[in-house]
Amino acid sequence: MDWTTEAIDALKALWAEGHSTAEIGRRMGISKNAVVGKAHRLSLPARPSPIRRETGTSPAAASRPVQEPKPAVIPATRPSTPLPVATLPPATRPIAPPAALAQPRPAAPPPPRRPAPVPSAVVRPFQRLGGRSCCWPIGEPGTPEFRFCTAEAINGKPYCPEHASIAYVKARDRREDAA
DNA sequence: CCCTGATTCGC
DNA sequence: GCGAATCAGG
Repeated sequence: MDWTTEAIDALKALWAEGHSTAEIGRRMGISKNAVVGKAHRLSLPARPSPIRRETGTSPAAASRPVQEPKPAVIPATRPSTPLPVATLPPATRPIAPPAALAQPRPAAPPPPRRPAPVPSAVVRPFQRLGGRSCCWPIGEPGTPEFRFCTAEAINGKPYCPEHASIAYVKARDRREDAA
């Protein structure tokens, strides 16, 4: 693989859009290993990995015959349904809260309904049909002010047009690889 | 067995 | 630096 700046740019773009490594590989005509390898080298933001491969946990593991045995099971650190990174300021260029944010419907802290002893989570369940609201987080999670954009999401996208425009960085127009 | 992504390690 | 091999989880 010839990692030109173009290629790297494309990789970053696709990565930011939340494609799977295999998909990116397919799209770029390279293997997923190449993709993940390069992404790793570029220190691209890792997306939720299915595995928890800790390396060098135990000091006694100085010698690594093949790979680490299977020590203990650490308490899952990564929520299967990634919460919205509400800290991202839609100011400059929040690369994109991609599919990670798109998937879950992270329960909007309900309006000033009533101070019921509700665990402050999952109050408004899913309301997909007919009103897919924008997933763009507003405010600090955990605060009463936290909510999601109420605009209607683009069909097929988790964000309203406004937020989609800042959520998705237009990938460079790569026509050379147009199959 | 399919998928996923991460790390390792020979090159 | 590269990426196949391998690992590991769903």
